[in-house]
Amino acid sequence: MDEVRLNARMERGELFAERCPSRQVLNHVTSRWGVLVFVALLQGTHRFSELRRKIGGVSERMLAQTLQNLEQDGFVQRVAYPVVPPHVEYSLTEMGQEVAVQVQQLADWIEVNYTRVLAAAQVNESV
Amino acid sequence: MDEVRLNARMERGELFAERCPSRQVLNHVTSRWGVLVFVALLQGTHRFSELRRKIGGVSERMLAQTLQNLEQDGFVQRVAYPVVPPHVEYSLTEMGQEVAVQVQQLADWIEVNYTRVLAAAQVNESV
DNA sequence: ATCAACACTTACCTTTTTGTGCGTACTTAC
DNA sequence: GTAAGTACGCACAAAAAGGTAAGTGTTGAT
Repeated sequence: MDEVRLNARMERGELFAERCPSRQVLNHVTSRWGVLVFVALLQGTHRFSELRRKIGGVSERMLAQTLQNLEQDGFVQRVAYPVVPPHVEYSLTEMGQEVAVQVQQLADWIEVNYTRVLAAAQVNESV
Repeated sequence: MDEVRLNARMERGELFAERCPSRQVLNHVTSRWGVLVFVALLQGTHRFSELRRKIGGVSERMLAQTLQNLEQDGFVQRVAYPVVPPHVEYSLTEMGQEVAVQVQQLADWIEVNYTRVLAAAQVNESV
């Protein structure tokens, strides 16, 4: 009994496969605000409003949603102190840090090299 | 005169800033299909329809659009042979490979660890 | 007494993204 | 002769993402 169990051992995802659940994870991580949340939290614990101020252009609604997704996936830990006014702290879990390191490296490359990209885009303008 | 000029030398982007153009680059790279195109092309040159078959679930329209974005940004090189039926080859530029390496590492982490994420998500189900 | 701050949530609306289906121009295979 | 493959572009429609504004409940500051 129970055919679908215990076989999670060495299974590697296949992002090219349409139905592979790893796609969902990728989408959450590389979502518009997800990337920036990872980079921000890699620098340490933040409160909600700190994140909101740090990440330019994010709305409360989107930040809340993004954080909930990442919490669900086990990348972000949320700690709420029952005080008034509310005080909530967000930080990366162990797993979150592992991903964040990868995300950070991508972000780094872009921050350092984006002028090269802009230059290329300008050349290709006519295209 | 000319305060905004010639200072593109050592300028690093700031992804947290709403108006920084690096945001656009990030969005193209981390777009839904962009990530998968990078990973696919890192394995070598592909024709359009090869990419389409490889990347499960992508429509012709979206693949074309994604490739155009990445070509514009100078990440992808497009070579069309004037034969009939059409024959077009896509590959990564030098710059494209640099990014692709970063993207690949993120994709790798996800493929290897996505079951951990799924497990965490299941635990948080009640949340 | 009024207001801002906190961490959200909800409803409503706009924008963006994505999919679907059709057309193209020619060739090869059936 | 009919269909499929090639690499798209275009028009239309649906779906998803995102933004805006308002409300919550309490407290400390003005």
